[in-house]
Amino acid sequence: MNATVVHMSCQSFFRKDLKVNEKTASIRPQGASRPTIYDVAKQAGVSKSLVSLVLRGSPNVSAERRAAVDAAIAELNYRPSRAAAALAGSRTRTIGVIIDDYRNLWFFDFLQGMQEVLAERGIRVAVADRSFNAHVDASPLEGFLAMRVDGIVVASEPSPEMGDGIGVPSVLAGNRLRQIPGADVVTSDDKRGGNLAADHLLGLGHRKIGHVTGGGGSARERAAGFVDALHEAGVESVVLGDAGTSEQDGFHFTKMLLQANPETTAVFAANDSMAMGAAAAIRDLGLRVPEDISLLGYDNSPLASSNLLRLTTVDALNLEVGRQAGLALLARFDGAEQVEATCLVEPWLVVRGSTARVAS
Amino acid sequence: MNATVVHMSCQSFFRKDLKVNEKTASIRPQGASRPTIYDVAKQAGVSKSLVSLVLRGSPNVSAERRAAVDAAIAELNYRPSRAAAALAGSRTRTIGVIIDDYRNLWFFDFLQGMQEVLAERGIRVAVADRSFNAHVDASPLEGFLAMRVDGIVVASEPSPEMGDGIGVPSVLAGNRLRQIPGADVVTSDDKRGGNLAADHLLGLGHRKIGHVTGGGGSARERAAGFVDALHEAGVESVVLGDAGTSEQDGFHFTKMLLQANPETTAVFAANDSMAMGAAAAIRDLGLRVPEDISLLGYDNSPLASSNLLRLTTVDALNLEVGRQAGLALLARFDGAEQVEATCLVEPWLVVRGSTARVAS
DNA sequence: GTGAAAGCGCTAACAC
DNA sequence: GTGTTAGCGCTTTCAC
Repeated sequence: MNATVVHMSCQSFFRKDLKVNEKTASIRPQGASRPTIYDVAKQAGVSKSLVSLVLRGSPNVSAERRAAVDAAIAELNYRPSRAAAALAGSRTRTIGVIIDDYRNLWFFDFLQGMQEVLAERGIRVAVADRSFNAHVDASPLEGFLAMRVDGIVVASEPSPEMGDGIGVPSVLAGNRLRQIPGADVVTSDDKRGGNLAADHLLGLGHRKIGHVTGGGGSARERAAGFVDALHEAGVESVVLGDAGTSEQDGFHFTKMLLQANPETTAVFAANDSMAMGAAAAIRDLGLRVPEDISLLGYDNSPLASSNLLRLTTVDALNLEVGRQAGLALLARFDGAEQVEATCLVEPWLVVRGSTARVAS
Repeated sequence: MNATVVHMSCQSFFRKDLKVNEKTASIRPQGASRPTIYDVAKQAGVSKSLVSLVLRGSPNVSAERRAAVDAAIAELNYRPSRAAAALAGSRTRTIGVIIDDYRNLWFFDFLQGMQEVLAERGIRVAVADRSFNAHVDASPLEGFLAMRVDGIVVASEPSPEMGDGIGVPSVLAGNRLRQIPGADVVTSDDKRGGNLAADHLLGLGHRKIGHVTGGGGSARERAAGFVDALHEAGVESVVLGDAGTSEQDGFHFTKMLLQANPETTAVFAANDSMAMGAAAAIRDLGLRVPEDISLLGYDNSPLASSNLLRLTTVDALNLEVGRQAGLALLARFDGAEQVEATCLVEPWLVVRGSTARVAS
């Protein structure tokens, strides 16, 4: 056990001019190359195709032969080669999901939902964010297409290269500014979510209401739903924000909003991060949540359930959105007509401690 | 444009018993199959191997022929098949990274650093978390091995199946409770980070200090470094916590700690999430940060830089950890001796507004 | 049910 | 520099 501890600039340790040990200079060190389906067949005393059938879970295999094959697989520590399967077969049984940023945690529930649906079909999911493997792939879409994925889910704003459609079954997830020709759309009903937020605040008696938001497709819908519902109730609202939807943006615009409109009693933020920034702005102005200002977020992220915020928020039900995206893809695989369907998932209001009846 | 809008239970819309349009019932709709390297060669008027050389960026190709090939590639919209390349070649030029949870954002900088280093070698990175594709892969490790990755980075607690080592070059990232035979270790120096935290608080005059922590390898090191440094200065500390390191845990244990030790003037949390919980506990007890209690986190996550917390925190420099992990892997690829080297990256203290000189 | 044979689209080792 | 030739390890007809 040649353990060597190097402090900091291990740079020197891992340098390229290290002396090279020719004996171990192999990417696959363990000598003998991996067992193939042939080895398994020989070991089990059956033919190669029988092994293939067992691997794919075919019902047309007798129990004893299947057992023999399974035993051989275990004994040889055999692992089927994905590359060979992909090359020989017509499908990769893999679908690619393109997200905009790993740091946007909404995709987590979404993925969960997708896998739930894809699981029964034995379909694998691969994820790439906008900048991922940028040095080698040109774009995540390119990467997935080179991988020959069976389908693609775009869970980010479509890029220009998608303007003519993608060559494989695809669904666009989320409210976006642009569409993708030929792709189904699955999204949470952000407009409805905006309604829910407005109704909640109206029900608590608020009449001086502000909204901080950003430039994305969802933010736009949420704002529209919010403003419309307030308007319908005869309440005007102040809406502030530009492109960003970060905590910093929430902080900045809430501060502006409250300074310009001191009579405000409630603030709705386009997402929980912005709400966190809003909470900071409210505190910095010497006000309290919810006694002075009711605060409402969107996403039901871990932030919202934190003890520090206990944020009332709209849950977009991304788990369900993911499920529907998976189902849409499966429908395409099964040959559903290529209509560009839109599926809207109904959001849900989660009431916590950050909203309260307006002080009269 | 057959746009159809379906509200909620789109279930019915994407059902399996949909009428199937045989004509479009193909996973690869656009008729003609993808162009191959042969088509490109014919179009460019060169041989297949020349095309392969161009793709791999070989220098032994004349400029004009290269241009012809590039033109043909563009014209045919050719995309090399990854599967074929993997099957024919000796390497996949891909390394797999196993993380424990997408929600632990520390891996983001880490990945960034890895890609930076791997970029020049044209190596791709694939990520899987613990539960990813669980329905089809048995484990992320199995999945990566089936993919024939050239190397593996384990950025999570090693699983039992890794007990005998992994068959490919591998590095273990982060402070872990177990090791992996044959794998290099690259990690931030968490013990040193604990020292930094202690020194900072001591320098501000704190003598009644608490620490809330969890059960992982890093947490343990951080706690050890923290307690040791305090002890050396003749200061005893109260350490609380069990397995978890969530915001809830931070909240719970800070509350316990402060109730049992009301004279406490500073709290160090094992990570920023716990610090957020700690902030909530402190507030709920009617105390203020930093006037009554100085609060210190770890990770320098987006949480720490939020306006709500403005948290003094230790930055583990995960970007650098990622770089070193990449370098370690590259060294193995280049045949460096198979010693189990350990690389420690020095952390950094980021001072913000949550710590202050102790009130005398 | 089972086995034989023909590729899938590349890479790499040669010969030219 | 360039073309030819073997496979890589599977899936998938197709006979048996």
